[in-house]
Amino acid sequence: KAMTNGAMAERGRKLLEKCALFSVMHEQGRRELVSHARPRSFAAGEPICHVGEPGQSMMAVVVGTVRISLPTTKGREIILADLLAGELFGEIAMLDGKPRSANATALTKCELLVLERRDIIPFLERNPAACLKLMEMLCARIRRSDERMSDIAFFDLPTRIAKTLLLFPARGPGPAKLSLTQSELADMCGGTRENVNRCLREWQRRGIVELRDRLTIIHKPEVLRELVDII
Amino acid sequence: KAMTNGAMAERGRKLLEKCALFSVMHEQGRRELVSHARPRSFAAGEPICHVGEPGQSMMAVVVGTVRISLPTTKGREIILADLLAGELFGEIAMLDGKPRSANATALTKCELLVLERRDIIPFLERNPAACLKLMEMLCARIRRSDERMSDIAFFDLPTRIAKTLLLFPARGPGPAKLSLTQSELADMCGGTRENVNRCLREWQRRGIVELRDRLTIIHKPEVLRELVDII
DNA sequence: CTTGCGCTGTGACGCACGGCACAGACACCG
DNA sequence: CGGTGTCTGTGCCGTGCGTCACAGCGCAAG
Repeated sequence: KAMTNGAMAERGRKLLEKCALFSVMHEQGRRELVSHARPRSFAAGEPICHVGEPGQSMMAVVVGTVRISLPTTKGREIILADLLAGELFGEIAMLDGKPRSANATALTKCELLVLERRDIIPFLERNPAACLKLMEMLCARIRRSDERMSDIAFFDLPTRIAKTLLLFPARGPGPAKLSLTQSELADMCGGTRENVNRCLREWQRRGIVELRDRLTIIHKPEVLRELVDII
Repeated sequence: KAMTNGAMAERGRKLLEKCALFSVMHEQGRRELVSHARPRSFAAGEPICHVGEPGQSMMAVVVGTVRISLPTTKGREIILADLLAGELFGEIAMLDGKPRSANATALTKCELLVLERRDIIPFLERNPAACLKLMEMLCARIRRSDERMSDIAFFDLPTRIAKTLLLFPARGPGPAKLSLTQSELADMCGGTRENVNRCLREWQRRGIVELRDRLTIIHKPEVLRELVDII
């Protein structure tokens, strides 16, 4: 069940302090911003917003995981990112007032803080430092987008899979274990589930990865890195 | 040969007035900015900057055409845009201080105005309106990039060619005539020269386009639009 | 005029990848 | 227990498209 508004606001304030955009602001500015923020919660699997819809707000993840994706032809979709607590999304539509540029779905039960354009724009007008920080974030987005574009367009599937796997850092000691479904992996690298499977099995035969209990265990990340680099 | 500095500055000022970013600024601000701008000229075919290089400046095209491109594996490159007088490029590296994100080449003889990060950042700090405008431009860039990404990744070659052809508005009355080389077209839509040729010839057989004197003449843009839309 | 070069036009070949079809493993549920 | 759903593992086929190879053509330079 949702936290109380008071608890959300408290937790939200702590969170905003840590997230890149607002770390450049002073305590007073943050407080002012949080005072405008509205908490919302979503159940696991619930859609948060759809590409093409109007929607002039941006959201900060307070609790849970939010999946950002882009629908494509024939029902498929590319997974752009899975966001954890402390990350922002929806800045694009908030900033230019145009329709949503991607889908967002609550992967788990989520608590979000919603910030409306009408509250943030005047705020930015008085906080050039926050403006510049935001621009840096947008630049980073553009660079990532462009890289993704050339990846999908010009690299073959195994290379893309390797790149995708390497995005996940090893949590704790030992080899990295990802609990992604092979369909999800396919949607992240722009391939089909079948071919992702074939590729992973081939790598398993070579001892690079291990598939067990629906986990993908990466035994030799260095071989994958090599695969990516020799391009 | 290059204009005198005085003539460039004058022309540059007129130009900056018209370009989106600075149209929100007052005369005084523009004048201040132009006073920092440094003119540079390039010969046809001369490279302006390369992806990966450091380079903390952005440029405004005063005279000529600048091609923005991205190198890919095996010597090929994607053409991202051809910029005419009044357009800006290099904002990304200027704003975040990171390496160049694309190549720029002078397609014709060019006169540019160069604006350095160290001059613009303090300026932006004092001009939130310009900041917000710049953010809008960045948002537009992100939206375009994302669209391109999904285009190349999920549409087949004919569709991409059609989209590319439709980017060129008919200049004057009568059908649009483009004087692009087929290799250039291929580099714009992410295909090979041979397949672009085969596709265009097929369309010529159907009366949609006409290939004559190294020109591509679009007789039935509506059929192309249909091709793009039925996806 | 001849030579060479850049662009266009085509045929042949191979392959990576998508799509379909189906089988087995495991979980959850009435 | 059997039924239903999700995930995995594989074989097969079709095909879009990249690659190579080569021919014709117009233009500019020598």
